[in-house]
Amino acid sequence: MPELPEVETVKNEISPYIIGRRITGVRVMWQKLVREPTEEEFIRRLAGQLITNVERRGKYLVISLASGDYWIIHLKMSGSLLVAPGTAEPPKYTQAIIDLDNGSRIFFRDPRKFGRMLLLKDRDRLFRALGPEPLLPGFTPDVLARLAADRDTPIKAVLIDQARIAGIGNMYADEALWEARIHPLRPARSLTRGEIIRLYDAIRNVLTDAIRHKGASIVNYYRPDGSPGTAHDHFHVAHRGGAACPRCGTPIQRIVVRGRGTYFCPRCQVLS
DNA sequence: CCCGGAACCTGAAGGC
DNA sequence: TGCCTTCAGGTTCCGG
Repeated sequence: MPELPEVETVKNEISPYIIGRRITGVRVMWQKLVREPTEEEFIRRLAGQLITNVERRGKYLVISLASGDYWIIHLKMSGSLLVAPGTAEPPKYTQAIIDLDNGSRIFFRDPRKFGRMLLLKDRDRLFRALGPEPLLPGFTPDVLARLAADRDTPIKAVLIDQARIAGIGNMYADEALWEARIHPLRPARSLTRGEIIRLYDAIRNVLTDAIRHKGASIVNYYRPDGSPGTAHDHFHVAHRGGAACPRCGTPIQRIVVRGRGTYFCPRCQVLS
């Protein structure tokens, strides 16, 4: 499930293959893939364009084109971008094919068909709707404290709300809360200053470690060369229901928070 | 503004 | 073996 570390890895690893390349062909196999403009206009404005830069904002991949347009890609939960020689067959579940001027191709593969693409003149509109980047200096313990203040909602719901912090999803919220020893259902406003600081450090540690391990391949996440990441091998609680807590040996519990599977250690992360 | 739940998708896993 | 049900989750939309 692509979250910040997975999208960051895709950005880092796809950049050398596509920056400086010209797009020579665009094919879309799923009519809901393009959210705006129309699919017809998307193809017309993308074809022939020179790719000048690749960025990440939250879970969005942002590809700059020489025309000034921004090609925005969200992988949602099952999307991946694969770069292959032009002779390669499209993998199963390919929803779009982008041909490049050196004969290589980008396959957008997405079994669940949740992923979306957009073409925007202005990326600030998208960027403004997202909270701060948790790995940039603008994210501080005070910022996190303000996000948690005066809210009765579970702290986990605050962490995965993209309008408050950009890039954290279900897996890394669970990992950060475990590291900080905070129960996912704790009302946000009830966190002490010490807990806020622990959680702040945990968020940055968890995301940085996962980037170092090239993302987590729990289901359907692949790097641009088709290889999996290894961050999931280092998970402490996420998707490990019933396994022993690495800190105390207590079986990891699974509950549902906001409709999302939530894993935590009932001994290390107490609710009271 | 705040909050929470349904919808979108379909492969995988579990039940009988 | 095979049919059926349930689950997974990021974002958007909608109702309270």
